[in-house]
This record gives sequence, structure tokens and C-alpha cells, in this order.
Amino acid sequence: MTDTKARRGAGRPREFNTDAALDKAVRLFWQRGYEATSMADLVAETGVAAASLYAAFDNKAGLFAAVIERYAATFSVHLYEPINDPALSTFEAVKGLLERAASSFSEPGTPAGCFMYSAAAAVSPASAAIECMLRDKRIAAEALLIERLHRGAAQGELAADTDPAVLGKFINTVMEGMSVQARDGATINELLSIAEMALDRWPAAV
Amino acid sequence: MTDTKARRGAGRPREFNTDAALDKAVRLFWQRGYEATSMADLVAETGVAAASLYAAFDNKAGLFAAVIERYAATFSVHLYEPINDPALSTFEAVKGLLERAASSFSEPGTPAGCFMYSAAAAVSPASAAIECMLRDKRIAAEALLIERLHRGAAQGELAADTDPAVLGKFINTVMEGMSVQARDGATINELLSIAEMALDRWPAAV
DNA sequence: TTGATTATTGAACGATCGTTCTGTATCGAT
DNA sequence: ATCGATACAGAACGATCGTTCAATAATCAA
Repeated sequence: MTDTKARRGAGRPREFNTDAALDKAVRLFWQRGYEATSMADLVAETGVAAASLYAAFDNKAGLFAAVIERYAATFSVHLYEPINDPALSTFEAVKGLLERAASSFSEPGTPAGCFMYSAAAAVSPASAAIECMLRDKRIAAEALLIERLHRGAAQGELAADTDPAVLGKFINTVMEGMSVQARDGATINELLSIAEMALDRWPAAV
Repeated sequence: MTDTKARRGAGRPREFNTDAALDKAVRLFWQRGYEATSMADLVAETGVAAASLYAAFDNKAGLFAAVIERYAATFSVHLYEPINDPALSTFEAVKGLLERAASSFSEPGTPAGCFMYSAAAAVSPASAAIECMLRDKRIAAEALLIERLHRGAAQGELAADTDPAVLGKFINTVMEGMSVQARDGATINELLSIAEMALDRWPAAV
């Protein structure tokens, strides 16, 4: 054991890698949720001292906000790629989205399910702002999907009696449910079966 | 202000009403989740002193376990009634289940969504047992649904190429997603539309 | 009426929560 | 070579966490 007094104050080796620390924080919040993840956990996992985390992110809520953005930039962006791909038909886009959800939610290297859906499912009134951040992201993602469906409808890709808003909400609901299923141990094949069943009898224009 | 010393020890007015206290605890856990609900919150909400709660339920986890059973006995039982109703066709049973989910998850007097799905979505490793309790309940409920579908299939109520296990998982997934939707503010009508769209894909025989 | 029982209470426990502070080692500029 | 400036480390903060305790009064058997 080195002398405690001598080891205090490690100086300025280098600014800690913010993204690397956020990646570790993402995993922790993803798995345990906001309330169950303590700053001590985050310090231990990231290897960054508490004071440095506070200097960079103000407080736990600020760190969580940064974690949300980091997750969105790395995982969500990949998930929603098919929706923004102009080369795909509307059906292919939604099919691609659900298939990516199936594989992403059951990916072995990451916590099961979707961070956006489970990290703050239920939260204390004191951290209501946390819940709001994620809800806004979820609603924005749904709006993105619905917008894509509207474009598809405008191009005659959907049955005339299909409401894009309802269809989008339905697809989104299936995806949210798939996250819960993944958390409960559903395999990628089971998730793909669910996705396939959701896409069955797609209301295509004849 | 009454003298503090004189007010200590209030004697034995009556054993507190366990079910009434559990009902209040259900609401609290339902809304905030396991980790974000403190014993102090529970004491304030139920009006029962901490020591009395500990005498009755051992600890917070024990109280939560009792809350799960209470929720199952009051809300879940009602939700799954159609599944156990022998007078209903398989389709009617599933339709009834989803419609009850739509109204129950958006019921104004109770927290949005389903307790079983959101109360312990993400939890610390120390309370992994809590997560397990709910997961077991969810899986049991899904098994119940799948069993009902198997009976329907045996009676020729499903298309021959339909796997009851997959169909059950799909229905269950939609229901879980509906809970997230409800948490995010979906109205009963929106939830009913989602349910209807899920049933549109019903693989009836011929 | 009395005495043992017991559910109840407010207070107190150690542990941990999120957060801040003090001190130090390293850096860039002079 | 030397001097602030800065990013880091551990220690310490008050508050709150889940839990337990000693004290008290309502109960029921005698």
C-alpha cells in the first residue's frame, strides 16, 4: 500500500476522454436505469473522478442528458437509418427498422432492449425532467417514423384507408414491446418473428 | 405543537388494514418504480409507520412482493378475464384482452401503463430479485395467453400455418408496447386503434 | 380490575446518496 | 527555470436511504 497522503492529487495527466467515459456511462444507465445508477457506480465504471464528471456535466442529470445524446448518436442513428434511406420503399424502410430493432435489442455485447424505452420507465418526481427528456426523444422518433409513412402514403405506397399516424404508432408500439421482450430474454429469432408478424398483411396499395 | 415526548408511542388502536395500505403502495410503486419509491414515501402515503410495515412485510422487497400480488389480484385478474372465459372464441378472447389493456392502461384514476411492465424496468444489481419477480409474472402471463391460443388452434380457430407461440408473443409484445405508449400519454382511442391494427393481422382459419 | 401481550409510534442507526472542497501534480507561457 | 492555471485525486459534506429500537398505550384473558 502506498502512503495515502503521498497519492493525493494526481495532477493533470490529460483531460479524460469524454466520449469514452460516456460510452461506459451509457452501458450503466442502460442496464440499471437512472435512479439505480449511482455516481459512485459511474466513477468506478468510467475511471473518472467524481469532481471531473461534475466539472464536465454539472450533475447527475447533466451526465444523463449527455448519455442520452451519446446513445442517440451511436445506437439510435443506426437503428433509424432505413427510415432516412431514400432508396428504400416505405415497406422496406419499416421492415429494415424492425429488423434492426430485433438485432440491436438482443445484441450480446450491450444491455438488452432499448435504452430510450427502459432507462427511465418509472422515476421519482424529483427527477421528472429525466423522464421528460427520454419521452421527448421517444415521441420525436415516433414522429419521424410517422412522417416517413406520410411520405409513403403521398406516393401511393399505402392502402388508401390506412392512417399513417395510426400505422406509425402501431409500428412504434411493436418496437417498444420488442424492447420489453428483449429485456425478458427473447432471442433475436423470436424478435424477428414478432417483427415479421407485425409486417404481415402490410396495408400496401393494391 | 404538542409535546414531542408526550406523543411518543400511540399504543394499539387497531391492526392497520393491510389491503388498504397495499393499495396505496401499489399506486406509488406503479408510478415511480421500485428504486425511486422510498420507505419514507410509503410511510407518508399509507399512513402506516415504518416499523409496522417492516413487521408485516419484513423489508422493502417483501412489501414490493406483496404489492405485486395485490396488483395481480385486482388489476391483472380483470385484464386477463377474457382469456379465461370459455364462452369466448379465441379471437374474441384476444380482442377482449387488448381492449381491456387499452382502457386499463389509460384509466385516469391510476398511473398510466401496466405496473408489471414499468415498475422495475431497470434496476440495480442489489435488487435483481425484484426484477426477477416481475419478469416471472410477465412470462407466466404470456404463457397463459399462448396456452389459450394453443387451445384455439386445437379447435381449428387459427390458420394452419400459424404458430400459437409466435402469435402469443406478438400479442403480448403489442400489449407491452401499449403500456409504454400509455406512459407517454397515448389516449384510450389511440390505444384502441393500435389494438385494432394488431388484430387486423389475425390469422383466422380460412 | 389487573397484568401480560403486542401493534404502534417517533427517534435513531449505519450506510450510501449526490455533491463540494481541499490539496497536488502537471501543463503552457514567460 | 519559474510561475500561475488547470484537471485531477481523495476526503468530507449534509441529506436521505432502508432498517431497527426503546417507549407507549390499546387490547384481551383472568
